[in-house]
Amino acid sequence: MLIRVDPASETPIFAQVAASVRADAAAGRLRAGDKLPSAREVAASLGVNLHTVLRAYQSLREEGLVDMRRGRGAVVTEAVEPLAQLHHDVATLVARAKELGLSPDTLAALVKETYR
Amino acid sequence: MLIRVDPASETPIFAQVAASVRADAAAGRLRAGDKLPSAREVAASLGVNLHTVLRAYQSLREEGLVDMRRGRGAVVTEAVEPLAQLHHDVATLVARAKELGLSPDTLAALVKETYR
DNA sequence: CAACTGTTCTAATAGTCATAGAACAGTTGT
DNA sequence: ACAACTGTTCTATGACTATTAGAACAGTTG
Repeated sequence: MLIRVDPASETPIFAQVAASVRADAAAGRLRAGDKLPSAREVAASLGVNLHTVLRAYQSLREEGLVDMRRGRGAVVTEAVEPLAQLHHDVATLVARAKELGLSPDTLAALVKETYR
Repeated sequence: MLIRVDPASETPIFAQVAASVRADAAAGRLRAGDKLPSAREVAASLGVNLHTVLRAYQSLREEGLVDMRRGRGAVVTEAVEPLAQLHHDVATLVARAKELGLSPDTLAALVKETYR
């Protein structure tokens, strides 16, 4: 389980951590029942604060993507399946957007706005 | 030309203004050559600060979506065409995400992460 | 019981968002 | 030439967010 973060990015670190997990789930690299590494582990390996990682984990919990309990850790739920179902569509869209020279932020913002 | 903003949203106002223009361009309601309303007009009608609208316009310029010059205003460029081309794909993806119960933010974050 | 897990609390610093007001400098139409 | 428009730049301020730090608490596991 590898969580990546780009310190140079404008996106907050906690959002990047959550996004990294989400993307792994969508790609099938994380499945229901899998355990996330402990927040302290992730914090140490990324060189960021424990609270920053916990905030990421908590936003994943609010989305229902993980179950969390003290002592146990964070476990992926079945709510990741919808993500996996969308993976192909998302990948296709991103590929086309890349060809057209759109930035990640532009495309993400467009998707978000279209949701209304 | 109608720009919408949700004051209750977590998304910064300037980002919402930019997103609104982007969505109009993607939907074909804005085409190359069209003029955006002046920043002062938009600020007044939304009840927000001039600087907030200008920040939105400047982010659109950084994306190449508009040309801006003092005295003239902001004019939509041909760079909106890629947006229009993606419109159908984006709408399809969003429709499926809705069926699966995904939130706008989750989907947008997933798209952004998949871009890497 | 020891070692792990997330949870909660206070605190400080740095940065962003939005506001406000003023002045500046091009462009347009009269 | 002039007035009225446009975006540009500057300083300043208050509210909020992100990140860090350290400590203590409370379940879970072997």
